Amino acid sequence: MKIQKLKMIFGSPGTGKTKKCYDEIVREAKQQNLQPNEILYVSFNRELKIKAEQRLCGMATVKTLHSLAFSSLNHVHDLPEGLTSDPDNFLPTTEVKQALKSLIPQATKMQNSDLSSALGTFKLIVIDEFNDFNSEFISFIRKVVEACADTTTKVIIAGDPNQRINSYLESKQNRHKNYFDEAEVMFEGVLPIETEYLQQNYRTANPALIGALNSYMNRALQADSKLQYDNEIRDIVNNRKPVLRFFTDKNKEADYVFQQIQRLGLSQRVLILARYKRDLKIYEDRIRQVMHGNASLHTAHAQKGLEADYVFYVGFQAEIKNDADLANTNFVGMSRARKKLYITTSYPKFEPSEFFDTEYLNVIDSQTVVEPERKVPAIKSNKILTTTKASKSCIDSISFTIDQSDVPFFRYVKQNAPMKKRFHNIEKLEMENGMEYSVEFNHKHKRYTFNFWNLCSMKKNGFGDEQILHSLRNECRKFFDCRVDTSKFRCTRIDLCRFEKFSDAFEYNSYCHRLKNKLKELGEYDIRDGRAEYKEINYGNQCNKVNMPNPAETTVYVNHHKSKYDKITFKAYSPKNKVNHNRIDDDTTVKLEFSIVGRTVRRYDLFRDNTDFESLISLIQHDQIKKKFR
DNA sequence: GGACTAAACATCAAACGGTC
DNA sequence: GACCGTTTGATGTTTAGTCC
Repeated sequence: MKIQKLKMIFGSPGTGKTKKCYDEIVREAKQQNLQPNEILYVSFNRELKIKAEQRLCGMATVKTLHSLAFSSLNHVHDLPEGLTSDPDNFLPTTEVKQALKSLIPQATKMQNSDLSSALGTFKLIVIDEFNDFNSEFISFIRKVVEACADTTTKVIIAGDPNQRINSYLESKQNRHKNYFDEAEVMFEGVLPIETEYLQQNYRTANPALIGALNSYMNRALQADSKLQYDNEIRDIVNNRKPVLRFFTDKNKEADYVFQQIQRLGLSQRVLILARYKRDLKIYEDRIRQVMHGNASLHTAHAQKGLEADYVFYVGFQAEIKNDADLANTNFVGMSRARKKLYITTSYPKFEPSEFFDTEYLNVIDSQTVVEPERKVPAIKSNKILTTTKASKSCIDSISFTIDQSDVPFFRYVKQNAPMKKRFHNIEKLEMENGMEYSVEFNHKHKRYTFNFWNLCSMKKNGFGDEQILHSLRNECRKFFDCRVDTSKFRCTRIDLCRFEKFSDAFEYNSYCHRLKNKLKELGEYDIRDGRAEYKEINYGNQCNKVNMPNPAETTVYVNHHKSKYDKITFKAYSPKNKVNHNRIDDDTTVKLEFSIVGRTVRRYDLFRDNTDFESLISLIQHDQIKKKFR
């Protein structure tokens, strides 16, 4: 009678999956008197292969899956072009890497009988870290299991579905697949399956830590109860509870981590882990100076099986909904601790109880609000002024900018596909009153810009200019969880507007001429582009030629002598539904726009009545618009 | 696979200089 | 003054490579 079966070993971090694999090898070797060439241990990569070889002391043949595919294809003389030796034994060049890509798919296509004969001598095949293999590799593993169906070979597969952090290597449709949940279906009918769950955590004896990890598995990962640790959770000591601490910025977070490390004593073995390399940069130089090699930095992906007495998992992120790997990556990072775990973050705050049972956790919130939010009255409606004449000049649109160095964390700004701007990723957001505004991140200059428009409606609702500025700054602040001082948002552009009624084109033209002459009189400015004048007089000229949406548009560019980019722009245009290609109709309301970009300005008597103009100018001066706009 | 970056490449319109 | 072609600097798009 043939003894053949597939054994699946499931277990969370620290439950000894790999040790169990080694034990099985020792047991089977003794029982069946197996030789090293009859036992195959498949590791995920070369690094783990070396570790396994050291641990197994020559008891088994150790290979990566690529190496196994190579030897199988070599057995039937069907190797991919350009590949002549075992990929475990050399560092591949670019050409060989290309050949390696086709290695696994080609091996998957092998005839069962060929693969069976290639695997011929093996009586026991152990595949560890099953969670790290993607669907392409798993197809090959299935093929290997099938090839063993008619032999006496026993197959052992070990892994943990919650440690699957490489799903970005998968195609989109497979990204959310959990191969462990499907494992029994996948191998059904191929071999009889025996499943074993390992639930005792041998890595840590800290009950609070086990409790915290169990609650994370339960709440964030919705893991099978059979994967949770069954260690007895009692006698919880308060100062051994994992610490979850929120910070306003990365520097403060790093300060805290080093302070704790020094408190623990420099002889302790410490790991600092994060999801991204960018979150570890801040630690790189300091760790060399302080720790003399007793602490190391790794990303959760790169740590592979590491553990330490004290683990600092920094840059914890909570937005797991649209990120298949994030929740698992957090778990892998947090489960490396033997004695105590510190979780820190300066990313957006989250509700701890969504992830942990707070009974097992010490939560400290250092994300104090920098400045209390100023109360501004709610905006009642969002009616946009069109034909109604505003009584005063008012702010129409505003831009605020803030440097990345002035914000506590990098908040990703989504790319807006229709706008097709790669360097200026723009995200459209909505205020509580339904008014839209946009946020863009300029990668070149590393700064965020907030743009608000159609603000005439706020004026109509009785808002003063100062109120408008404050409420918009508060809106910007909300984008960073209210952790930025409002004064850090520099106002870089203000468009003022007012609505004027002109009875005919003559009056309109004459107004534009007066505007132009006034600017000439001032002398401080220089109208460099003479043709701009033609635009306003001769609608049919360049305006049509360059396909301007509205031929009635008048633009006068005025450049300051000293700096090219300190410019004042005047625009006058009629509302879209009133466009006439040759002249302005009687009773057309024209919107006048006055932009001030990057500088403080003097008051000029440019509008017919300027009742509110002075206060606006003083406001702008108050904002101290910086000259450096580029 | 997708987020991210830098560099190459493409496009736009102001500025300029010339002609009629 | 009106017009028009070329130059030029700024800005937008594509692409290839890195990283997890």
